[in-house]
Amino acid sequence: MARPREFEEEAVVEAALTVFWRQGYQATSIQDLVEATGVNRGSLYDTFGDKHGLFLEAVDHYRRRYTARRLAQLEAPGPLRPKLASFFDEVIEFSVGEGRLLGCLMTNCAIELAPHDRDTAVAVAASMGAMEKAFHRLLAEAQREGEISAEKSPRDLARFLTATSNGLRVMAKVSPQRPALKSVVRVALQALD
Amino acid sequence: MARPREFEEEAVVEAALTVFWRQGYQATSIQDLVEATGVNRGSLYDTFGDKHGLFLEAVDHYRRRYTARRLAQLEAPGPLRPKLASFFDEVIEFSVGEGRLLGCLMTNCAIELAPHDRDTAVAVAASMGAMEKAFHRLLAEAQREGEISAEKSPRDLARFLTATSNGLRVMAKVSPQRPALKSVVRVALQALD
DNA sequence: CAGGTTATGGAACGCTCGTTCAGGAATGGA
DNA sequence: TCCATTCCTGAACGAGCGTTCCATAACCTG
Repeated sequence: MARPREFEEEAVVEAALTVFWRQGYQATSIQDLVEATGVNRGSLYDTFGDKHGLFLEAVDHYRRRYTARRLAQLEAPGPLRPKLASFFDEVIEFSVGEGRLLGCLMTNCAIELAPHDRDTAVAVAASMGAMEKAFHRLLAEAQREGEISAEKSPRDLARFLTATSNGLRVMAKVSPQRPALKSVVRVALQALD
Repeated sequence: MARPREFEEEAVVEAALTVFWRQGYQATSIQDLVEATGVNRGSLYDTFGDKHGLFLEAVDHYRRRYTARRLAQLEAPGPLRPKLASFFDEVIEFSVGEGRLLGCLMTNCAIELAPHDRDTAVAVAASMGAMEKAFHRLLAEAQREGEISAEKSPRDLARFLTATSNGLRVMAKVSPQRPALKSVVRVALQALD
């Protein structure tokens, strides 16, 4: 039919994601995106509509690429506590590792954009809902197996763990020290007992 | 000597604070600040240097006006658990009340600015450090009084409560529902037992 | 190979940004 | 009253923003 694309849409979204992730939405200019993706302004606009559209694509990409993968680990079979421990270990490693200090894109969005952008708010709420749901399934199952007391509320615990995850992300941005973050997890997991 | 100011610096900082608080740093323009404060651009620059300077003043104002006051309540005499409960109740009320959805300026800054602005990072770290310190004092005292087990680490608990506070703030931005937030606090406070 | 179609590249748009500056207005001290 | 000083006002700056547009290049189909 005609001239084909010289770039893969997925790869461009990935590149844009890293920029948004590092800098936030407002602080990222189209020029930044052009340079990071290697794709011309015009092509970006043809493909994604505008900056906001590209951002939403990046958010969705993040969900598929990072959030979903991590939640899938929770769904794997195995005892509750080790699974939660390694989940939070990864959150910590992800927050302080590689000198990136990026935090979680969803947490970042929740603060910067969600209050003023409905699309983002929906995406963030969905993401956090998914995390809470994954925790809930895990906890309910563990409760059936007798791993946690029958008096506990899986719902409340799931919400608590979700909040803890976000709290870790914020704390990691300010003082990214593994021992301190790990101690937070240690205390938090005592809530299961 | 000469013509006196027509505005109170404190009141201007307060007005600027509410704008930064609601919109974030990047999304706030000088024009927004001019309109919110009622002070001319030139006067703002004469008084505060630049946007960043005014922002730092606002952050400091926030610390004196909000953070310090709340932490002072923690320092008041009385049993541990009720004091923590009412502290977190206030955090929740402050997060969801008045339809504001502002969250905590420090939490917001930690996400949006601290990673890229050293001045802000220092201010935020100090603020969170102060909160952790207040918790720590409270917990150590309570431990001496036998209100919590001698096996607990006041340091770890203090960090945990600080993280919980931040987690609440993030969660409140996405799903500002009192019952859910209160359940998080309920679970979190079980970590003291 | 020619024709139709689509992507590319880069200039340019209007706008708003943070910031500056000159000149008039208002004040307190002499 | 007059001067020195400070503040206020509003226009203007260059830079960068997100976005648009069009000529050109590249490709597939027939």
